[in-house]
Amino acid sequence: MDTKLSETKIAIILAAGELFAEHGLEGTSIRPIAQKAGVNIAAINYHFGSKENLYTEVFRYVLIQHRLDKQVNKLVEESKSISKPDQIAKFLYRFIKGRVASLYSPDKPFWFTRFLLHSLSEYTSSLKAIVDEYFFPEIKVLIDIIRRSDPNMSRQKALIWAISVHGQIAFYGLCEVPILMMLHQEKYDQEFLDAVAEHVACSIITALGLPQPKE
Amino acid sequence: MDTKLSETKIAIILAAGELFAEHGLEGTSIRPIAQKAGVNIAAINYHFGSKENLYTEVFRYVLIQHRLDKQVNKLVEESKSISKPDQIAKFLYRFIKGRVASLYSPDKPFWFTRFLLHSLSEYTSSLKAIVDEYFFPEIKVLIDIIRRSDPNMSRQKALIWAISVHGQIAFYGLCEVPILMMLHQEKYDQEFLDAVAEHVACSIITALGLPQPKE
DNA sequence: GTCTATAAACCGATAGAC
DNA sequence: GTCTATCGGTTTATAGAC
Repeated sequence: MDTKLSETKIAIILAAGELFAEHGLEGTSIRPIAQKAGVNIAAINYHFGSKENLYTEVFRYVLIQHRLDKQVNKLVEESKSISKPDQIAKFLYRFIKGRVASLYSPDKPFWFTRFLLHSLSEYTSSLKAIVDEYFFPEIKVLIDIIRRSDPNMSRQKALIWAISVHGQIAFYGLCEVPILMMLHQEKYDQEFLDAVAEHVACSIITALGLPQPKE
Repeated sequence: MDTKLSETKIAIILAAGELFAEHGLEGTSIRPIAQKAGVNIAAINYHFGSKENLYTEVFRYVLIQHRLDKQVNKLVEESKSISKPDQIAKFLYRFIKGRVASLYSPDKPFWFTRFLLHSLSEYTSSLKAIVDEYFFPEIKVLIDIIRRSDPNMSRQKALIWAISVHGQIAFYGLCEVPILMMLHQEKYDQEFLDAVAEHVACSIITALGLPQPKE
């Protein structure tokens, strides 16, 4: 992706992202994208070459926007120097709180999370890049910190722990409509999201046999 | 759905299910369905009226096939008479083991689970029926049993527990490809699935403060 | 860089023969 | 109940004017 995007490209990416998030790659036509972005369909093929390329560019855009307001690298850096159980527990607590806040915070385009999560479950030519650039690093951080709580734990066991954490969090995005139907709500409110993050963090810390952080 | 399906209808449902599971409702055309089923596209509209109707019929077919080899109602019946912590723990253990086995057992069409899980995350006219007939009952069993472990627990808190269990299990279907890429495997083997079920069951039992079942 | 016009293929659905 | 043929509309992509 270009380091600097033109206004037209951004308009197309924003329009496409919203529609891809709702209908997937195969379910979205470039005609509605062009209309939403206020450009001609020829402009999309001029700027991106094909629908699949546009999909990949939307992914990279979302990833960059996500990374900016988060502190993944900071957390990874932090995690290198910790080893004591209470430090690990505190790290996990903050990591999970941050993940939920980042994915479900209302102050970013509502389609970001849906696009990101669904890009992991749709067969596209971008899937390998999406796994390498998003899923894998996301899981890796957790595997590393969890294995530090028990150095004898196998890699596969730690992977299952990590998937459990991400699975719980991602499920609220992947099955948002059914869950909201059960909650009788229009959207997740902050109180609910806090309860979810607290639950996921505390239950894994307990299950790992770590001490609950005081905060 | 008719109580008795003709051979042609079943052939169409099986072909459609496989393609819907992979490409979703919007991403699947009726032409490949007809080809795979060995019938003409006119036959699909004759038997099902429309693509959306066919999608709903596929859902009901999968649900019935799933229900036959499971014992959900039996488990619900059982759960009514239990209240002691060790009984609840044992019930949860068996429920989760059964859920993982049912969703990921290799002796049923491989697309069943993918179809079922993705039908929960795609916006279709069948979504309300899918939530009512599949998602809601599935969650309800867990809410009831979990609240029995702590009668003071709020409904919302119990819902979060239930979603965590289903989220962990469903994630292996929803993000099957990325997870298999991390495992460097072609498909989940039985040993891995056993480890997953054991993990989900034991970690929730621990987190709920229940005694681990002996078996 | 953006447009109009259009190519070439595909879509869901149906009419009508058998 | 299954077929062929086809309707009317849509799809992605491109050629060429400006």
